[in-house]
Formats: sequence, structure tokens, C-alpha cells
Amino acid sequence: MIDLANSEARHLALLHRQMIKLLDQELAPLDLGHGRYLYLFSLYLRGDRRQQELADLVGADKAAAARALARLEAAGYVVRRPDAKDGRAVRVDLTPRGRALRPRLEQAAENSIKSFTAGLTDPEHGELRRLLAKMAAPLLSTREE
Amino acid sequence: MIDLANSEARHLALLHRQMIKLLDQELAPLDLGHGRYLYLFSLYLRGDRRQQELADLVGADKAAAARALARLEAAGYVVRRPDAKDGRAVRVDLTPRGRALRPRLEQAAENSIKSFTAGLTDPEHGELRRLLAKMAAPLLSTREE
DNA sequence: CCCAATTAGTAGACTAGTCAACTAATTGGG
DNA sequence: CCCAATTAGTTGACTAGTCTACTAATTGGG
Repeated sequence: MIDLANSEARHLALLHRQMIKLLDQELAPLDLGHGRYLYLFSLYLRGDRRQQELADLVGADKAAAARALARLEAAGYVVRRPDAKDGRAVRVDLTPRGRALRPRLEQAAENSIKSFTAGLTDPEHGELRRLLAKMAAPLLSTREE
Repeated sequence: MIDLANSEARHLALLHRQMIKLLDQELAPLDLGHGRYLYLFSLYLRGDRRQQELADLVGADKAAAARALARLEAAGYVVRRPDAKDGRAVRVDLTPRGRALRPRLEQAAENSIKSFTAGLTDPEHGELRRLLAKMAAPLLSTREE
């Protein structure tokens, strides 16, 4: 009951906001923000997906995904076109420009994570990854790619 | 380089959003949201603080703090009045209503954290707390209460 | 085979965070 | 002792998330 103000809720919020700042610094030169880059990573794993699928992979709301992908399209990184087989769906794929971005984007993500975990030893970093993955797993449940 | 889309950046974002949802569910009956309750915890540690001090403790921007505290005042949980000694500053303190909220708020926070870490064993939960605190420490640096 | 239920996407209102520009008060060094 | 620099707070523009309500297309059971 004591020290709840100092608990994981507070630290999690603090660290997430810190991660956002680090990411935004790295991503700004690429005309990207922290709300958009994960869609590109999902498309690097496999392209040509439905919007809803991307929302699930990123763990965001479909409304958020729609807005993020519209901005990625405006930036020329993806194209969205109606699905030939399903009149409701929109298919999203990388443009050459989006594909060409990959190495720089991977570097940016790596730099951010390096700064983020600078205070931890390597084993601690590994343990953190494990714990976060374990907690996140049920949230991603069946939708894994 | 592989699996960056699955790395801590993504899991952290996912988990933070999940924590926000759990908190908002618990806090809604108290007329509170996840962006406001931490100011109350800071005031439970010690009341009658300047706004800037509270922003630092919570780890938020002074603009965010100003808005959050204005809403807490509107809800009747805190009062804000000009500092007698410093004409720039605003002092914030709990109202009786704000003080009376404490047990319910502590319960709400505890419930949220319990759901949040439901997938971890107790030792894992302890280790997670330790790692998050270690990373958050430099962000809170000198401003500890 | 048709209509009810489900699903994909969009749009609007809301929360909450950032940063930058501004005002007003305070402070400290020459 | 005064003016420049700093500090506290507010406001506005922006990002990004949520939820709800809506449209339109698809599907599946009777």
C-alpha cells in the first residue's frame, strides 16, 4: 500500500514517455513519428496486408491504424488500395521508397533502444525483454505473425 | 537487427496502453483518469506543493500538469491558490474531499497493478519493479521526494 | 436464398502528452 | 540597484491514442 505513487504504473508511464522522446528524435529526420514506424516494421515482415491486420500486429485501435497509414501513404512509404476480393477491406503495401527506408529505420530503432536501456547491464536487458514479452504475449494472443 | 518490430519499444507501448486501460477502468467511478491520479499520490506524500514540483514528481510537462490540476480542482479534489511568497507560483493542496478519496484510490491502483502483472510470478514481478525503477531513476534524478 | 449478424473502415469527440511562444515575477552580478 | 537571465504558469498547435456511431460489404443459418 505504501509507495504506490512510485510503483510500476508511474515508472512504466515515465519510461514509455522517455522511449517516445528517443524514438521521435531518431525518427524525425525520416519524416516519421513513434505512432507510425511500427506499421512499417510489420510490413517488412510481410507486405500486402489488410489494415485491420496491421492494427492487430501493432496492438493499436483500427481508427489509430487508419490515421497512421493515411499519413504513411501521404509520406510515400506505403500504398493503400481496395482489396479485390473483399469490398470492405483496404490492402496496404510498401512502396519502393518505403522498402528503401528499412536500413535507416532499423538503425533508428536500434539507437533508441540502446539509449533507453543504457542504465542496464546486458543480462538485465535480456531479463527485461523476457518479462515484457511474457506480459505482452496474452495481449497479442492469436494474432502473431 | 532481426525482430526489432517485436522488441521492447513495441512491448513497452503495448503494455503502457494496457496499463492505461486498466487504470481508466478502475478510476472512472472516482471521476479520475490515468493522467490525473498520480498528482493525488504525490500530494498524499506531502501536500501544499507548487505546480512545477508536482509536474517534476509525476514526470510530466508543466503544461500537462497545469491542465491535470485544473481538472482535479474542478472535480473538487484539490485547491490552487497563489503562493504568498512568490508571485509567479501556484500552490496546490488537497481538499477534504481529495483526502477522503485516498483509500479508494489506493485500492484502484492496487487492482490495476494486480491485473497488469497477473502473468508474472512473484519473483518476476519483483525483478520487473527493480528494472523499471533502475531505468526510471535517472529520469527522476534529483527531484525525488 | 435472404436477412441478421459480423466485419472493415471512417469520422467525430475526448484524453493526455509534447513543444514553443508568451506574460509576469524573481534573482543575481556588474 | 538595476537590468538581463531565469523561472512559473498559461495557451495554442500538434501527435497519438481511445471509444462510439456510422456505412458498406460479407457471411452463414434457417
